[in-house]
Amino acid sequence: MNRRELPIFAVESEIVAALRAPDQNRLILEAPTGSGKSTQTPQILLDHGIAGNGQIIVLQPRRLATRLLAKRVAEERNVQLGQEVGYQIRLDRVCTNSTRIKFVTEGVLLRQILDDEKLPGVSILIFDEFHERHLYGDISLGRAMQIQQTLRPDLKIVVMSATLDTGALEKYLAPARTVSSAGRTYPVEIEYIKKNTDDSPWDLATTEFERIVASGQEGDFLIFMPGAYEINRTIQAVRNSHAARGFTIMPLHGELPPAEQDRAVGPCDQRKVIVSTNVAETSLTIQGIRTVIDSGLARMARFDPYRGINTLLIEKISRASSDQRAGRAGRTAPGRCVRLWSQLDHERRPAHELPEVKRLDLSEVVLTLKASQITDLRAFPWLEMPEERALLRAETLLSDLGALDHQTHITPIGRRMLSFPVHPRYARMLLAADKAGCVRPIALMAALTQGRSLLLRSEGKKMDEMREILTDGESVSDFFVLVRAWRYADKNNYAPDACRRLGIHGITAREVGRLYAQFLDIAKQERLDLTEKPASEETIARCIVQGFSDQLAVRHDQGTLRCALLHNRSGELVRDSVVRDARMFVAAEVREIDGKGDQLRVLLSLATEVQEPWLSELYPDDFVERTATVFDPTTRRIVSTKQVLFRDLVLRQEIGGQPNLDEAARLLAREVIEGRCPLKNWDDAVDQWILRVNCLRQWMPELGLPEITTADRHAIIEQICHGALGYKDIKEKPVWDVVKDWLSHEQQSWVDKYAPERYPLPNARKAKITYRMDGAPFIGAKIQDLYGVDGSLVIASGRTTLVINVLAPNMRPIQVTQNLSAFWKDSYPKVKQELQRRYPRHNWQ
DNA sequence: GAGCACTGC
Repeated sequence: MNRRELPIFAVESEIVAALRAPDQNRLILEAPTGSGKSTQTPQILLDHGIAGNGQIIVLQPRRLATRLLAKRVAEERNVQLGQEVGYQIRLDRVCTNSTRIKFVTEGVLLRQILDDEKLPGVSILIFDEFHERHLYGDISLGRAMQIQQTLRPDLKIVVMSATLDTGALEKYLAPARTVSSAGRTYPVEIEYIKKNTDDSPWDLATTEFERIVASGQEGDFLIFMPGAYEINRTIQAVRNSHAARGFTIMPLHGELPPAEQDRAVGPCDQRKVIVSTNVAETSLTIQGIRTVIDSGLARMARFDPYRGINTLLIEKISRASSDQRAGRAGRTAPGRCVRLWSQLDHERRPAHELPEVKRLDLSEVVLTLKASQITDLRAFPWLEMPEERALLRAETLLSDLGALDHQTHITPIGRRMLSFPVHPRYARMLLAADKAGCVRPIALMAALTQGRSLLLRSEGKKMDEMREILTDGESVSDFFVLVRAWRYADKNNYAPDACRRLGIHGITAREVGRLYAQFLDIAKQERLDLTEKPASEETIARCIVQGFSDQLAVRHDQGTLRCALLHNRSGELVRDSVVRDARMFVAAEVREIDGKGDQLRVLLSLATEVQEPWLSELYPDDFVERTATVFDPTTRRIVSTKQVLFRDLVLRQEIGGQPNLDEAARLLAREVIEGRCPLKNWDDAVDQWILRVNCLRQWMPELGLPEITTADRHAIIEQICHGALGYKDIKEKPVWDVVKDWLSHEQQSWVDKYAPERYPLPNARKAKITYRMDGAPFIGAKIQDLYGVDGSLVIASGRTTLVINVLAPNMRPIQVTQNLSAFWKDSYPKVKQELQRRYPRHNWQ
């Protein structure tokens, strides 16, 4: 096909006109997949002389796309890659000074801006796939805007986006022109399931797969699932289906060995069912897909700035993301997409995913901005302002690492840290390693934590054997397991077979090697001490501590993997950690995931054992000693302890001395309130009593009853607990006296009179009244008990009418009413006719 | 279910 037939050329003159004049320097280009925007826009600008003599930089979110686009454009222009058209990604630079169109990844541009913010030689910056809203893309655009407004008014900025929602962007970039182009894809017919169900996504997907196969649909299937576990369940379920005959069913996710990924993406003799994670949403294109079945779920990374914990939880995807997934069915021919959620659910989902700037740990970009004299982060032109809490969290961490002064200005250490393209924690470890004489091993460890996990984890038994080999001998850190694995891979030249045998991801190992070399290069430039000398595991472990002292964990109960973390957090150590016998360690990874059922689990991994003396040497001012009264959960008793704390984490404690009784009551009350130590005598009647008081207070304000708030309730429980030193002392303790004492005797008599526990009925039965916070109190009464009652039942001097649940002899509700007259007149005759037949032995009047 | 989506310097 002639490239000039691509849809983007329909707007060629508009693009050129938008940027032609010297004072027109911002363009938003809205063009969907298949429009040719990524390959053609830079060429259009170059060929019309918009770039003058300067360079056009095209920003891409992914390395693979960066390389392939550059190659494509070079071919189209008949030039050698690296001359007129080139690219640069991490560790791979194919361009020269004469390169006019340069494709780069987001991190490369951010580094380039950091090196020289005047961006010499660059005339146009094109931000491609900007709707993905990656962190570095957002920051680079903000910096580019600042630079254009100050140093480089001639710099032209083009933002390309595939989605129609450009409103916020237009405002941000104003004054800017917006140009829209059509795409070239086939229509995809979208179906929803009727109603959300509790069925598992794999069962739902299998049912829909069977239905669509039965309808005679042609072509291959792509099923989206949130992760490897769900993918495996889906594959099992589909394989067991009769409809799977003639299909090859394959998983696709990032952790799969490359050969298996290629197999899923490549051609196949049979029809295919590919069950995939989000890799297939943006990063990979698969030919021949005609049907998409979408679970509507994805594992989403977020950083919780309140706890300083990374979470990876299964969430519903946005509408934009589900459209992107559906689009995968329309690349080669018209397709269809089944969404495993209801249309109602769909309408309630957010339009877009939250951008990364609102979701991720900001410490690295904050340090980058501080290095560019942006001391006031709140004044930076954010497209979307991050949460204040996330900024504060980043500033605090950077201060703790010594990179910021008073949380504001970058320090010389901070500047040196920034020369290493890693998270500031690892950069700080490298500087610590310089002093300790172990830069090489720490650089390797930093390299090992970037990107994909080095060790494959999905092969069960084989994994255990592999671990045995890798964890051979004493070790104080899980980092050393990774180091051993990498050294093995390196020694074997990353040979795939050798790597696979030990469960090592060969490609990742090779990548780690390149990163390691890069870090050593930088270390050399920064004049770090690189002399090869033997460093003990302890020396290295001390450096690791300096990157993660805020993630110190202590195990008070050696029998479990549960740990207390600094800053009132808790978690569990992963079970294959080599430090599983250690009492104290730092975790380089703290991650919250979905556990069984609805439970969340905080997993601590990549742990390094810590000795208390190291902490006293490194952080002498962070130790506190105090005596405290605490609740011991194993004996359920209150004890007095002498504690030693590191910051706010109790490292050890000794029992002894007299507990403080007020403190004891407070602690016991907390156990009661949180349900761990229930009071036998605190039953429903007590809760009803409190509700009766609170309700009556509203109905008859003239009585001047006090409100019993949640805080009062806690105070009552605390009072019950007073004087006790253990659960044994309070378990059977009477509670009524204390509860009732909250009111005077007179007030108590009002409550009994106006908000009684029971309501007397004509046949001498007393119906129990149930009070509630939101709505009128109600009783339940059988028809027979209501004979002789007409109209309404009232309490509180007639201010409140009871709701009556009229019950059949089998206690099933027949009617809910506040007025029996209507019931007797309208409904009763019919009800009676029916019930009398079923319950002839009852009295019917 | 034993423990985890995807990128990027």
